Amino acid sequence: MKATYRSVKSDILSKITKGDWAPGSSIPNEVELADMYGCARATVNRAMRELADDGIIERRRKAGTRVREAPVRQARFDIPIVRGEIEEKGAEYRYSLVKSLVEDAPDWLAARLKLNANGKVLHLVCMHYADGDPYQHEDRWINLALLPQAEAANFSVVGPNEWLVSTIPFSDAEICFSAGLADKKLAGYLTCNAGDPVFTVERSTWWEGQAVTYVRLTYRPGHRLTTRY
Amino acid sequence: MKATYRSVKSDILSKITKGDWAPGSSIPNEVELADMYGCARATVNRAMRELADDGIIERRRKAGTRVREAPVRQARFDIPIVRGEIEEKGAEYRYSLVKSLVEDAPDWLAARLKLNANGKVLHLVCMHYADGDPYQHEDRWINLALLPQAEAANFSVVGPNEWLVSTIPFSDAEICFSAGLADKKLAGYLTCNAGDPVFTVERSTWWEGQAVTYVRLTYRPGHRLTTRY
DNA sequence: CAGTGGTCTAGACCACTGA
DNA sequence: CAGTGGTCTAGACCACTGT
Repeated sequence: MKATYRSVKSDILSKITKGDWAPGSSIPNEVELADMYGCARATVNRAMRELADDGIIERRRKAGTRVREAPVRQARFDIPIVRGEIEEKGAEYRYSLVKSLVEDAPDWLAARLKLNANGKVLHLVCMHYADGDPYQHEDRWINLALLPQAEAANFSVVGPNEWLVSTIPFSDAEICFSAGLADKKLAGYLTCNAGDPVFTVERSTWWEGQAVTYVRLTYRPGHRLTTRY
Repeated sequence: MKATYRSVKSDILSKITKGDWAPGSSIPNEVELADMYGCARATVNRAMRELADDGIIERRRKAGTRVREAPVRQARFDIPIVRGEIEEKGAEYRYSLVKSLVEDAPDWLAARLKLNANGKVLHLVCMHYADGDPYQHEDRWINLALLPQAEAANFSVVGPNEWLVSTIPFSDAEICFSAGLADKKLAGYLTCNAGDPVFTVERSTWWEGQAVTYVRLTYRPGHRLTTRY
């Protein structure tokens, strides 16, 4: 019966949930714990590091480790690619391009993306359907200064998200959730009523400091984003 | 010039973002990388493990490590305690208890929380204010079968969230975001108009398999939940 | 079966920071 | 200054899982 970092982690966690180690109180140091569990210090270290990442405990050199008073619990959401999100539900995915137009970046967009000058952007409007029903409306702007090849891409076949992922694999992003109202136009796309509450996701992405794209995704009424932690 | 796990991690990441290692392609194994960077295998392992946690790469025994095709990007949200959320903005926090009543658990609640029988629950309604303005409306049910002492607690002084955290430090939770409409009653509490779109957070929590509480938090119109990743 | 990642060890040195 | 966590090492064995 040797202690693994998992067993150490779960034992410490249960000591905390059971109240043996109360919030705010301090926990034995790594050497002592390694001794208690009969394992190497590195094993305890990994267990404790993960607990700290999870926001359960707080560690400081010299001061030691304490159980957090106000647990900073974090939830992790998978940021889904629409196609996968729909197909995972066992529904058939369909995509359609509604509009594609080169524009000057409006001021609000330049501000959002921290664009230097009001350059050209490609404005795309798309719809995503699940089993034929409207699922998500996509309103997207792509920075043509960074991605001039976007103008030549055929977005009626490949969705802009998938195109972007394969063009710029990884980037920094800011994501923002809010509640909005469907206006008449949106209600038309989503086949709902104007005035219906809609869940909106906005995402801005940058690559090496340069704006890539800003997108506003609006889900059909009733959409929920769920996770466990 | 020795390689730390951070330097290894960021070097690998940049090789991926720069396109040296394309999505879907496979990465040298740990021993080779350790050799390349002139460090121990454990160092490479930690770098790679974190990249895998971040959803950048995918690792399988024997098959090796590959760059993910469809990056499962994840966003982490801090699940805030209202008080902290408000005070962090430099605003003054005020709390008030609107209603406190022992009820039989309605069916929908029993279903949500997987309650065995329709037991007694404590139904609380509270308001949270920032600088005197309505910030969040809280509609909460606490399982009295698990927490009979809740009935005796004085929730006009301590908010139920803070009380719960100090009573049951850690628990499993399901959290759910959605968009809703303010009804007349809610509009009154939040001093907005009926029909305004409101951002809603629902959270159910369990402790060792038993239902603890279900809460529906409704933010004043315009609220946004933002994060970076 | 053999290659790859998963984990553990015992020891070491370092970096930070509270007393 | 001294205690605690942060990280690295060199080596070992194990657990999975493609081939």
